[in-house]
Amino acid sequence: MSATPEPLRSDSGSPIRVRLAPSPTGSLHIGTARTAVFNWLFARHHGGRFLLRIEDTDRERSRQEFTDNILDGLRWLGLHWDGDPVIQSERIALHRQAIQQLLERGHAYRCYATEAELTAMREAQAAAKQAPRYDNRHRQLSPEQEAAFIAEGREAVIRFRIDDARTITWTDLVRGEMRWSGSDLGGDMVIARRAPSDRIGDPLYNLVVVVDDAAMAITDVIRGEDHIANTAKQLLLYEALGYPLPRFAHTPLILNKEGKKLSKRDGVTSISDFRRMGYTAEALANYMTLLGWSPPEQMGERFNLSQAAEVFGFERVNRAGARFDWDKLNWLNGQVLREQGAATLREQLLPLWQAAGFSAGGDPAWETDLSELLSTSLTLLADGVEQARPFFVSPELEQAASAQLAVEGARPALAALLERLPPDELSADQAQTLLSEAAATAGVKKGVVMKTMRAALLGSLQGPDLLTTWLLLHRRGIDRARIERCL
RNA sequence: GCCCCCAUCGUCUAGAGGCCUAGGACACCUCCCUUUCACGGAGGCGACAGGGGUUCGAAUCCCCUUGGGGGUACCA
Repeated sequence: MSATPEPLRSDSGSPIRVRLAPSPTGSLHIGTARTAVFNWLFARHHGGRFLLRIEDTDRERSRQEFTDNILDGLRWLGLHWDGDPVIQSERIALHRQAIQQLLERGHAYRCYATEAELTAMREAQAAAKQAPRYDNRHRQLSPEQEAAFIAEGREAVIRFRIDDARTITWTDLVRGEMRWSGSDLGGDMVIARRAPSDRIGDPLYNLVVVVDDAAMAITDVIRGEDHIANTAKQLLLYEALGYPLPRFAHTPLILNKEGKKLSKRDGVTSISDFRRMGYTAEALANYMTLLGWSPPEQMGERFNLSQAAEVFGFERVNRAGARFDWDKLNWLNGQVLREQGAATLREQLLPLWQAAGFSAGGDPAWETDLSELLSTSLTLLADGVEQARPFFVSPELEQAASAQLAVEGARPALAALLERLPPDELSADQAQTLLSEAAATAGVKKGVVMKTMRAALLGSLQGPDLLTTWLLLHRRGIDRARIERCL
């Protein structure tokens, strides 16, 4: 099973083009990553292209480090994109051109209402138990009125006309027939920030998305259901701008424990956090795919992205939001860690061991065997550090371990075993024999010797298989010292 | 407030009118394997929100109620 799916083929003939459009105002969020997964799977399934666009038009909040984090995260997850990412801020001239066109064709106009006026308007609406909306007050300003506002020193935003009588409909790939009334869109919408009226201010989200999606020839817009109202607005923009319409798919949201949209407030939500905690990309991608999409039953729930891509389709995407469940992610991660084999596990563990100051003196075979031994008890990669510790560093004796050493016959058994412990190679058979002989010599049951050995070697009564543990420690010649210090 | 969406075990889900005394996965419990833990194996507990229709027959279709979620920016 390949851990990292291959990149999309960019020379494919498929007309499908999808995109992920993250805004670099934070680290790659799991919700964004899940949207990326669905986009990637859809593109891959159809042999289409998966494009990336960095939506950095909010200059106040956008930061390069977040862009880097997002790109890194996507690469780590194996969600490779086609071509270079489109940087939205570099395309402002095109956005302004579109706004200019809208202005010229009468689809948009300048609104001089001040922040204070708008606030007063909304308060009045709230008091009258009405839905907050812009009342289109400057829709039909005469040249004289405009001149007066300008003379007053007022600046203007640019608004796009939304006809209250319109009904907007589309066929959503996930939800089917969708219908939205123009009157529920909140009045004429702002598409450019406030600026002197001889200029066009910073273009805003809904406008910019439409211009760029059209320019990138996106055929399928796949995004979270929190964008549904935006889709209605954007459809109107497509129409006014004369662009061909893409299809839309609104995926369910990832919910927190309380059933609300998962947000940064919910603790660990960014991909880099999961990575740091020791989750594998494969398990995380597997889990994100399962959140809202279900594989055909015979496929099972453990799969990689390439396998999912073969059968992916929106018919199997759920409409209801899905709660994030750590238990299931943990289970998947353990599965992945075990499946991939000891050699791979060792490669992943080695840097963590080095960071913890653990060294086996450069014995790859020993390290691999240790990885194999620990693999069944790992949930997170990071668990492999603490669990490996007693194999590198002499452990403190836990209370239960000390108690075990105090058991009648325990120390004599240990002493007897130590006496016969070979200085060089030790086989599993020999070790078994040693255990039995020590038990006989000390007049205790073999189980007592095993428990005592475990206490002496690991400082604990719990841990991985005793024989394998012992053999591993013996290979590094540190079993003798551990036994001696207990006598 | 208004608009939109959603509704099957604790959680993620299968189910597209009879195959459902509702299947799977995680979690939980029991047992087996194992002189520990874990892994693994075998069982178990556990759900169609409520009410009306439609139909010979409804988890599946329609309506209402209830509940939950999303949206309602000169953010994206």
